Amino acid sequence: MKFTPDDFAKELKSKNIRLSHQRLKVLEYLSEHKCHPTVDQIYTNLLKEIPTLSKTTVYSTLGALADAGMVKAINIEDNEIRYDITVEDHGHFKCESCGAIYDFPADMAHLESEVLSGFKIRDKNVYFKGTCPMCLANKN
Amino acid sequence: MKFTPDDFAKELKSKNIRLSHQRLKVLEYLSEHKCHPTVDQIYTNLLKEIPTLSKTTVYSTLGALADAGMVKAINIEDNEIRYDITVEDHGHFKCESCGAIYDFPADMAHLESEVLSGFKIRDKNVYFKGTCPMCLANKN
DNA sequence: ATACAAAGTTGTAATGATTACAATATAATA
DNA sequence: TATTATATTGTAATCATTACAACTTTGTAT
Repeated sequence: MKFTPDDFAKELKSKNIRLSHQRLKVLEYLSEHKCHPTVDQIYTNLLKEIPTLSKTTVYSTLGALADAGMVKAINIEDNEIRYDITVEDHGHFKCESCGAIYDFPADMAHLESEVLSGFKIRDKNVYFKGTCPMCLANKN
Repeated sequence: MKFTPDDFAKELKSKNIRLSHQRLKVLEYLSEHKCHPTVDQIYTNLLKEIPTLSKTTVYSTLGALADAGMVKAINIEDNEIRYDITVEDHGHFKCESCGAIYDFPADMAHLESEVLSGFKIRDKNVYFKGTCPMCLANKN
């Protein structure tokens, strides 16, 4: 709940992205659902508010927002893209039992090896997988 | 060329994975091509040696080898799985210009946050994207 | 306010990687 | 060598994502 629609509108304008109802709603959804939703989850939920919404729009909107650096695509699974409105560097942990994705602080700067000197780094991702404490407890 | 077919055979046996010509060839291919090939690349190239090879076999073989920890799946792109025979922790950098994937040392232990205490971590991935030195040079 | 051009949205159809499945073949074991 | 479990194969299905053309909306200048 950090942002109001007005904040989003200003940020879109500052990045030269046109304002549209759909884009605002996608941003609003992501800011209210920081559980790293899939494209389909975003689409299905917004459909209740925007009955004419097309999934193509959701894809293109998320692509445009990601290009502008306003959201971040998460490819922790190979069969679906998820999106995160938190663009500051952090790691993602996916519980293979319940499917939940957890954020954790990750010192990305520390990862930069001298092997990458001369490389232009545009995007950094840290993905861990395993079992979360809740699922570990349920097994016993 | 670190491994001979015999080495692979022993490792498969020790992990209770049945020996097959296809599995040995997939392992051999990965050990000779450390460029992180896609499933399709592995399939297409092995087809020359094994004309009856099925892509389903390549998928199931890679899945079994990955489950056994003998190879590692790389999901740096959302539209294709790549495989790496180097299973020791390291980071991957994908050049968005030429598509090449580079390895780099990554201190994964340093990434473990206290936020993840109580989590069972089974798999760690570090994916960077950007432009490699060669492509940066070619732009000028 | 109105009109225009550029860009966004929509719906449908195509793409392409991955998986499901049933028949056949092979590997491990007795 | 026979038996049984498992692997391989080929085809068809699945499903996320993209391509595309028609229509709508936005931003801007008149």
